[in-house]
Amino acid sequence: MQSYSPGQVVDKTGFSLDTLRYYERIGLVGGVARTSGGRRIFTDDDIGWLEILRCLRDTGMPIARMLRYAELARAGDETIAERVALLEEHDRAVDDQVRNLRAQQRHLRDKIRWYRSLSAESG
Amino acid sequence: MQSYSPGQVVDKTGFSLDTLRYYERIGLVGGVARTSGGRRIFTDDDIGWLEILRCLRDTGMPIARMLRYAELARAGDETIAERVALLEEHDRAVDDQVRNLRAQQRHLRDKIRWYRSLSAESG
DNA sequence: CCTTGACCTGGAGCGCACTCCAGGTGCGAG
DNA sequence: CTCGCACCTGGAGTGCGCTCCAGGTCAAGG
Repeated sequence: MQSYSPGQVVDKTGFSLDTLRYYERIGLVGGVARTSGGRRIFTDDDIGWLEILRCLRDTGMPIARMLRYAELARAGDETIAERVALLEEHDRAVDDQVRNLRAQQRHLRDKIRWYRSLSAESG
Repeated sequence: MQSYSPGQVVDKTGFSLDTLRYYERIGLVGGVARTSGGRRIFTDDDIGWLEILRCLRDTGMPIARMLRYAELARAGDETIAERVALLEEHDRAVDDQVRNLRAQQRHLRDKIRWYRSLSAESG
């Protein structure tokens, strides 16, 4: 099994070192191994978990909610249904986000067209 | 021409009264009329401007950028091309946002499917 | 052995976009 | 005239998600 230094994890996940430490501090990432000297050693599992966090973060899930998900994940297999429910609810939230974005984008484009019609008149 | 009290504007735009005052303070909204007693009176034009702000805000434009747009709008007709350029750039940013959201949503859905396949195995 | 650069900790600080507060005023209804 | 609610101001406070800092440690290369 591969293992990764903090710097390698920064490169692989795109999280800053400070963010990785922050996530560990608040309990969003747990059980990261250490060398005898105290340095973090990340495994492929850790990377996988961080990639899930990135996905949730980039789709706008608040940290409090990610924390809830992390808690469920730590609790074991009996929480799988609840985890799925949480992710599905979030999936719907993402749909809403996209819909709202598209709706506002239509207004934005109307405005752009309106400006263009102005220039057409006066030009 | 219609005019609106602050409370009516809150209802029509969805901005809080504090946000309206904040926007005026920082110069995002300007030229709002007052009664002799100092109360704000909004016009249809003001409402229109606030609706643009809502559109830009809801599509993630930072306030600094909205401020730039407001500045251009105040400057008069010679800035129309620049305003269009700004809005078009933002339109592309919204496209990017939607694309990223959709890409991450695919990962999210993969994860949900993966959980489902787990339950199918053990159930 | 020494250097140097990546890494460690706890805690303070930051940027954004509001949001709340204290203390005071305007004005329509009764 | 008075009540009460909507509104006013300047300024402080909030919540989120990091980000930075001081001061120290570890470990690979020369």
